[in-house]
Amino acid sequence: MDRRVTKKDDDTSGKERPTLKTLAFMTGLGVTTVSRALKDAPEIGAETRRRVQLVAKQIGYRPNRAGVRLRTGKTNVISLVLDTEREIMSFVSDIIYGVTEVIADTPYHLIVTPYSRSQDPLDPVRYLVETGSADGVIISRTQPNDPRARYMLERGIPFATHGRTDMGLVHPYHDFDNYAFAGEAVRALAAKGRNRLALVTPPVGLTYYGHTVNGFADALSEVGASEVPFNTVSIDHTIEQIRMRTAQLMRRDDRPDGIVSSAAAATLAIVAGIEDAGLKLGRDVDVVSKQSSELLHLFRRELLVVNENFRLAGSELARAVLGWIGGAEPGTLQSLSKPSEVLPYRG
Amino acid sequence: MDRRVTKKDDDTSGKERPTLKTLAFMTGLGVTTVSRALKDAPEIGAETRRRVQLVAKQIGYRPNRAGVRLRTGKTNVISLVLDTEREIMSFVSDIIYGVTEVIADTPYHLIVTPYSRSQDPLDPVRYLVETGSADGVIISRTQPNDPRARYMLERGIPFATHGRTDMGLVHPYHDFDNYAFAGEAVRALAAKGRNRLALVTPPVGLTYYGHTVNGFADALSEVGASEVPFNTVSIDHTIEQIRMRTAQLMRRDDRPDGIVSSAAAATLAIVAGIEDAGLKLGRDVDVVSKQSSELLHLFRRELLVVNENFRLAGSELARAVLGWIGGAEPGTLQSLSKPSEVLPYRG
DNA sequence: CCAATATACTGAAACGTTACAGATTGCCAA
DNA sequence: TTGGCAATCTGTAACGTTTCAGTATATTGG
Repeated sequence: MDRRVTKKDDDTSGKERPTLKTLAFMTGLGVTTVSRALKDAPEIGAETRRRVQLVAKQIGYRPNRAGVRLRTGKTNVISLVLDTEREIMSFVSDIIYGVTEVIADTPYHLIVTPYSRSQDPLDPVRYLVETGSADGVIISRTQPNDPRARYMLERGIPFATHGRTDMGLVHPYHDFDNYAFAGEAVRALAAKGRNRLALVTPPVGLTYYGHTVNGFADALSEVGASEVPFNTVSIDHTIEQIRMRTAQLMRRDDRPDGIVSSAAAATLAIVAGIEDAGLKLGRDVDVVSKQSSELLHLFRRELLVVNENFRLAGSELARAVLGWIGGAEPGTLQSLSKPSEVLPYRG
Repeated sequence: MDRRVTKKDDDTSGKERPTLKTLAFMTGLGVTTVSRALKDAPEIGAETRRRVQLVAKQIGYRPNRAGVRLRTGKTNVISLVLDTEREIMSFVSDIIYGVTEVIADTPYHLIVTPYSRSQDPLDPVRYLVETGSADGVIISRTQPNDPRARYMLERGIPFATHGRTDMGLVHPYHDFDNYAFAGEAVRALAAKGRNRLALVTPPVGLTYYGHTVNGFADALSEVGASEVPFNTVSIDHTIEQIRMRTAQLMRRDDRPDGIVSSAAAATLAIVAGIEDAGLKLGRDVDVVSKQSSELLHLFRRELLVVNENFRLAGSELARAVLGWIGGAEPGTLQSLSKPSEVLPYRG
């Protein structure tokens, strides 16, 4: 299956996609000159440069990605690596849109590289690096000691992590300040007179688990409240598990009067559990929850919410990777997003 | 920036990624032979074939995508084209996972091609086709007379649509039977004694708008219920708009006693609007809603739900596109997914 | 006026792959 | 023995791009 039409050499025809050769023929120059003129090389005369660029624009020339990639190794691809089973839904959607927003006016494409619970999270990253499938990688579910980040640093491939690491290594990241979130949540609950608080944590093992737990603990002692341990669930658990265990917890004598939840879906289950136990949100217990879309207040007005913007995260991560690819210092490509205030329902 | 190391010709070295040349050197054969041996060409001796494949596996040879693409035009890419502003969140997430599930053990990569409200939806498709960026395309938000489908049919590029068209043209699709959904919803409401029903429709202009409206209308006359027109909103409207207009509707004397909603997020707003008007779900009015994740029953137990599986849609769409690429008849690559029963809350 | 040098451009080679058109060998029928 | 042919294998060219190592022409300095 050879795609060639008939032509042997120069294409004066009209239908085929224009290449450098087409441009060379049209301008009467060599392909080398055309190639350089298009990238503003200094050794090309100013007028020639303009002329070539004009013609290129007129006929809608676009460099052939395969040609560039084969010759230079540059893929013009950013890969987003996702856990297909545990990633938060709105996270996937929003982060993709955030990334595409940033790369929209660049030659970059976004490819989604999935992996599942059963695989080593390093697998997809190794694949990308070994096959040279991407110029930059974005990973999530970052761990304090993250083998993927370490691996990519060793191999020298630009990447950015959603969430920080804690390995003494410098790399671009974007993170939400979960320490601050947990602290604000605790203070908001304390302000409502709640002083026996439970925390539904992020997945154990991820960096922001630690941040959240620490923010929670520090604020507890700051406001003089006590913790009701609730370590049997995290937001990675199923709705049913969270619901059931919350109900169990709320039936105990020493039940909490305030709960902090790290994810919106978990919050739905928590509230269901609370109500299963015959208690009423806002009266017997208050709940502060992170959310990434403004839906929780439709669910129960009594909820207190803090917003996390995943689309922003996507944009920041894309900017970071592109920055690194462009030669910026990894250390300058780190950002931390502050939580909003704790918001009650308003009209 | 030339990536070459030092070598001029044969690479007996170890570090570089193996190519056909590496394999040729190791096996003592020519690159042509190696190339054909790897794709089980009949004119290669059986033993040679096995030998080459063994060595290839041992050293972890993987064809260079840029080489293949440049030579053959085959990209091994499927592109998913998404509206970055109006697509349902869980749709994006689930459909991506559904697609990646199917292409996981193929050489295909998934790229996400976004477009926004301000652009012509044809733009991204045109880009993909003109630049030959993908072997297959998946589009959503399908219209009865869809210029994108027409364009791709003309250009002969394999694609599949989420939702059907109605142009008398044959192409692969996957669709949810929204006619049946609306009908089931109406019948379920009628069974609860509701007979003044309103419909919150899909976006006007999309094919499944028509299906839904027809299913609704046909079932209405079947059960002898009447319609309360509610054409001022669709599920594309904002939460606030839907909520406000639902509240307005529910304050009228001729308010409906049953509502059918085509999307979960809209349902949250509808319920909020109902309650804004001082009415109670399950007593004054019943609501049947489609949902794609099992969350609505946590929201209000009184809701009646019908499940739509977007992950399945993603898988089916991927299978359809791959099938077409593989030479199957487009007409055989169409599937319609039946709605679940209308489900009340249970325990 | 000549040589040196800067300016503007160019052909060939290479990236890894596949298709085409041979090339080599062994075997069989005539 | 020879011609033919099947079975295997191979070199070359081409896909579109960029880089290297030039070449040709004009400009400058002495």
